[in-house]
Amino acid sequence: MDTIGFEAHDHKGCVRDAIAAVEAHCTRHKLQFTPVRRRVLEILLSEHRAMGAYEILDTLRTEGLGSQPPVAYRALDFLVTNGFVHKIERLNAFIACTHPGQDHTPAFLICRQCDAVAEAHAEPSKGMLGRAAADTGFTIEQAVVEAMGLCPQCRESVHPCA
Amino acid sequence: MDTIGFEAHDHKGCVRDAIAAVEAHCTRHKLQFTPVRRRVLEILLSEHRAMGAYEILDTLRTEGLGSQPPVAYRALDFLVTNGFVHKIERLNAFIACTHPGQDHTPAFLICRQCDAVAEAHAEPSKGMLGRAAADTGFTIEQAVVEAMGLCPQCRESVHPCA
DNA sequence: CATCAGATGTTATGATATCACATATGGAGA
DNA sequence: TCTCCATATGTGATATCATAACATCTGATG
Repeated sequence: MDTIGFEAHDHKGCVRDAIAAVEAHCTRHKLQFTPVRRRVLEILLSEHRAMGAYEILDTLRTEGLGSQPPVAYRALDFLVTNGFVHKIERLNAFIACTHPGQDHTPAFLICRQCDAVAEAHAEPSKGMLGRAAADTGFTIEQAVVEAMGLCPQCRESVHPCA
Repeated sequence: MDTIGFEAHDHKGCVRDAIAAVEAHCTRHKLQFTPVRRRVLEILLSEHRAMGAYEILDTLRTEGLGSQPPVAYRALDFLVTNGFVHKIERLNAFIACTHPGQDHTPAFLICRQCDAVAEAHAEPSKGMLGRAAADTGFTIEQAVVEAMGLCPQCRESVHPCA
């Protein structure tokens, strides 16, 4: 299954593996996985949640890795462009990809209560959206799919009657 | 068909009809369709494109209907909440709904070249997203579906070789 | 070792959105 | 009618998100 965001898991391992995967991908594609870029990805992987650019920047600042917004935004731009991090448009925030390197169209399940975000897999070219695009001659290059709602935990706490 | 955004149409008529539909809906549901709210909707309907809040505010300002951001944002909030206007997260912009009053989950086709936006219809509960949500126990309340790409016209102009 | 592309540092500013509080308006009930 | 209250609006200030512009550095390449 793709959706892993609402379950416990081996966190240290997932951070380590993701960094290794990105490192390998960068080497293979001659991309510069610089200290700032690596650190931003590490922060997002460790926190395992959607974070704003300025929140990330705060951490960088305490570590002497850059203190001005462009530093964070440039690193994020690199990571997003290469598919290692996704932007959650709805939250103006960023989250580490759960399977970096693989070509995919992410979809997100966002809890409005606790802000937890789970990454799932969308296939926008199939389904109604793809059909509508085909009908009108629109060429889809990229898609944002974000569902808002309640995660299992918060759903419980909202219904204490059970 | 739902997707009408890339084709010519009777524009005056569509503005008039939409306003009438919203007016009726507000009367039926005891909602206040005030001058500012009406004017913001008219602007969006007339322009028939995604507009930023401050761009709308500029127009209001010249008409003496309010000059501070909260005026525009409050009207937009009302219109979005009641489904008369949709927010395009990807553009931080707003667009009038093409079939107001009806309960629906909109999806958008956004041209990256000319910024034209077409509204289509999504059914997020079906398909992979709905399945992923069901699998994890996530309850979808609302969804953002936005496809970026090239509209038919811009696709032509990018490929002049044909 | 000259050059150049790409990355980073830094100042300033632009763009989007909300808070907080004052004021107005219109309907329900005393 | 008058009071109360919910809802809407006016306004100044500020929070939050993002980029422009330009200087500097560093490492690869010819």
